[in-house]
Amino acid sequence: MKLVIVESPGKIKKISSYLGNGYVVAASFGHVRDLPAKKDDLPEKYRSEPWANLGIDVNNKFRPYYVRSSSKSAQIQKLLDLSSKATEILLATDADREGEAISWHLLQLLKPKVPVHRMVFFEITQSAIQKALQNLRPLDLNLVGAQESRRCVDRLYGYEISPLLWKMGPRLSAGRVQSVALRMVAERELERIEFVPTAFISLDSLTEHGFTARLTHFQNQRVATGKDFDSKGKLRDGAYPFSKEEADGVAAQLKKHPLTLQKDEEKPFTQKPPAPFITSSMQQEASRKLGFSVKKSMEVAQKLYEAGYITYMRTDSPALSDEGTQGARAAVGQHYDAKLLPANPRVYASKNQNAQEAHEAIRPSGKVFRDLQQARKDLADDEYRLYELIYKRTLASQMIDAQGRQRVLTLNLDNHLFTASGKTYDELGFRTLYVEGKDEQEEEGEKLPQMQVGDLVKVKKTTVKNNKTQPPARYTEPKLVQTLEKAGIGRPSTYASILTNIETRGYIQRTKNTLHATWLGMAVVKFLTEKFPRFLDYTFTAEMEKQLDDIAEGKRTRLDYLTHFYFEEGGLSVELAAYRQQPHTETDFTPEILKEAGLRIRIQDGTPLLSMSGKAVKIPDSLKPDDLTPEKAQELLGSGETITVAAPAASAQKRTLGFHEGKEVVVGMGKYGPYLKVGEEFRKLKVHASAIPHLTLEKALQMAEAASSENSVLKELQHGRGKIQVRRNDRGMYLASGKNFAPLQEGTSLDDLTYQQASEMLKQHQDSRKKRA
DNA sequence: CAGTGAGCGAGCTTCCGCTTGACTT
Repeated sequence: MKLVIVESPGKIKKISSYLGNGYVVAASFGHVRDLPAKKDDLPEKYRSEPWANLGIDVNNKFRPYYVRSSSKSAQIQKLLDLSSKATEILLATDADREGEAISWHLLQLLKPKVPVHRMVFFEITQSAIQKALQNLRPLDLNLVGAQESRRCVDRLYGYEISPLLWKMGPRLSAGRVQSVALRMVAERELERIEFVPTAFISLDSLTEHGFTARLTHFQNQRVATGKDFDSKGKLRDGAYPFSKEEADGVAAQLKKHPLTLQKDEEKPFTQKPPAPFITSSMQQEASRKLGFSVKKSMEVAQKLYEAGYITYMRTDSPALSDEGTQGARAAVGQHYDAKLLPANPRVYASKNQNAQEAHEAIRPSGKVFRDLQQARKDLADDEYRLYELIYKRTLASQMIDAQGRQRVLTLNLDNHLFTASGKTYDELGFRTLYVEGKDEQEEEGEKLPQMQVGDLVKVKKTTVKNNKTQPPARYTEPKLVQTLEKAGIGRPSTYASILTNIETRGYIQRTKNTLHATWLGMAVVKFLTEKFPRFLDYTFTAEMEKQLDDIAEGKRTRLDYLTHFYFEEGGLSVELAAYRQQPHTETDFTPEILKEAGLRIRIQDGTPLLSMSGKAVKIPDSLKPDDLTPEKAQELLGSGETITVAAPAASAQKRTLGFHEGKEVVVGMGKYGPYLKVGEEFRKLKVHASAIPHLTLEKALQMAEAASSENSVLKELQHGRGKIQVRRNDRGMYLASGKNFAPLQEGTSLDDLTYQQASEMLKQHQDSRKKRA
C-alpha cells in the first residue's frame, strides 16, 4: 500500500478515485508541528533555557524547537499507523512554501523506513494526478528553509515586540502582519481627524433635452471641485474658487440666454472582463453585491467547496486550469451565446509577485459546471447567491470585451463652459453577464441627443449647490484585505483572521462593514512606528519575501538572512537594545488638533483616558476617534466621572520608572517593603508604600544610592562559630549578631575592637532593653 | 520616645500560516 498525504480532507475522495487500488489517501489537516506557543509546551528539560520563551535558540544558528500541534494529535496518530503499513509514502501537500514545509514536518514526525517522495499537482484531474505520479521528486529543502525563515521572523517579531506593549495594557500584541494592517486603519483615522473640510460651490443645469450639464469653467477659468483642495483645505494651483455670488450671477444669465453647443467629442473604448476570483476579489465582490462580511464569505465558500460546487476558496491565483477554461466556455455556449466567446481562451496570471499560486482561481468545479438552475434547487440561499457570483464571474472572464463610445458635450455661454458626458455600448460582451462592483447594469452618464455644433440649448432649471470636501473614506473589510493583498501582506488563509484579531484586541471596531481604529489602536501604532519604523514599513513584508525567494533558490542561507534580520545593524535585537537604552518616555499620540486645545489622551491599563489640566475621564467605547472634537472633549470632561490620571491605584504594583545605563528600573512593593530593581539587581528603598506612585526615576535612583551606602559591613569579628558584624546605616554604626543589635558610638576605633568587647556590648544592650520593658 | 538592622522580590499575556470540526451560547 502506498500512502498519499494531502493537506485538506476535502481532496481525499477525488484523488483516491484517480489513483485506484494500492493507494490510501489521508489528510494532515494543515500543519502538524509548530514552535511552542509558550515555554510550558516544550519538553521539561528545555523550559529553563534562556530561549525557551521564543522557542528559537537565536545564539545557536537560530535553531527552532518544534512541538506537535496538540489539536492534531488524533490525526497524527492515524498518519503514524498508516505510514507503518505503507510500502511507500507520497507527500502531496500543497505546491507552495507552506506545503513543502508541512511535508518536511511530516517526514520528521513519521520517520518512515520506506521510500518517501514529494508529489505535486495544481489541479485534481485524472491526467494531472497521473502526471504528478510520473514526476515525483525529493523534498526541496531550500523551500523548507525559506518557510522556516518566515516562521522565525514572525515569531521573533511578535514575541519580542509584543511585551513592550504590555506597559500600555495586558495581552496587547504586535506582529508583521497585524501591526501593518492596523497601521493602515489607524493612519486613515488620523487623516480624518486632521482633515480640514472646505466649502465649494457647484452649478448644474438641466437642459430642455433632459440631460444635465455641469459648469466646469467660469469666464474660462477652471472651477474648483472637491479634488482641488488638499487635506488642509488649501486650494491647488490652477483652480478657480467659484463663489456663491458668481454662481447666482451665472444662474440669472441662464434664465435669459441659452447655451451654445461648442464641441461634440466621441471616443471609442473597450473593456476587458475582470479576472476570475481569487480570495480577496471574491471577498470584495461578495461584500459589495451580497453584503457579506469577509468572515461570512469564507464560511459560505467553505460550504460550497465541501459540497463539491467550487474549487478551493483560499487562493491567490486568478489562473484557470484547462478544465476550468473549457468548462467556462462550454457553459457560455450552452446557457448564453456562443457569439460571446472569443476565438482563443483568455489566460490569466497573478499580478502579485508574492503570490504562491498553489491553487487555481475560485470557479465552479469540474469539467461541466453545475448550472444555476441546478444550484438553485440544491443550495441554501446564501450559498446559491455566492455560487451565482462565482459562476457568472468565471464565465464572464472567458467572454469577449465590451465595446462602446464615450461622448462629451461642451456647451458655452459667455465663456462659462459646461460639460455633459454619456456612454453608449455597441457590444455589451461580458457585461451581459457580469459587471464588477455593481448590482445591476446601471446607466453610466447621461442619455445625450444627436446635435450639431452651434445648436442652442435652453436651460430649464439651474441648481447651485453648496458642497463640502470629504475626508478620505474609512476602509471597509474587503478593501483593507485588498490593500494588504496588493502589498503582499498576509495570505488568503489568514485575511479573515487578521480582521478578527485586531478587532478582538480592541485596536479597531467595525460598524457594518466599515472599520475605524480605536484610541488604543492609534496609540499602539504611534508607539510602534516611532520606536520601530523599519518593522512597520508597508514594504517590510515585500522585502522579506525577496529574501525568502533567494533562500528558496539557494542563493542565500537561512542563517545568513536571520542573522541580518536579528543581529546586524538595524536588526530586531539591535533596535530592541537601542530602545531599552532610551530614556523611557511615554509616547504622546494625542492628535495635534486636540493638543492645541490643551487636551491629552493617554492609555492606562488598556483604557483610553482624556485629560485636561489634571482632570481625566474615560473615553466611551462607542465614540469614534474621528468624532472626538475639542467641543465634544469639553462635554465629556464636564459630564464624565472624573478619575485620577496615571493613578497607579494599587500602590503595591510594580512599575517601570525608566531606564538607567541600559537597565530597566522597576519600583515595587515586596513582602517586607519597597524595593527598586535595576536590571536583575534588587536594591532596598526607604519610602512609604503610598509614595511609590509618585517616585520619579531620578529620585528613586538617588534614594537607592543613599541606601546602598547604608548597611555596609565595616568589620567582621569571628570567634569560633560566633560572628559579630560592625555595620553602618544612615543612623550610624551598630553591632549585629543574629537578631541582636547594639548601637556603637561614632568614632569608636574599630581596629582595637575585639570579639569579646563587642559581645559584652551586645549583652549589656539587651539587658538594658529588658529592664525598660 | 522606641527601637531599626536583614530577609523577600509572581507570572502571565504575544507571532503567522496551514487545515477542519468540536465545542458552547
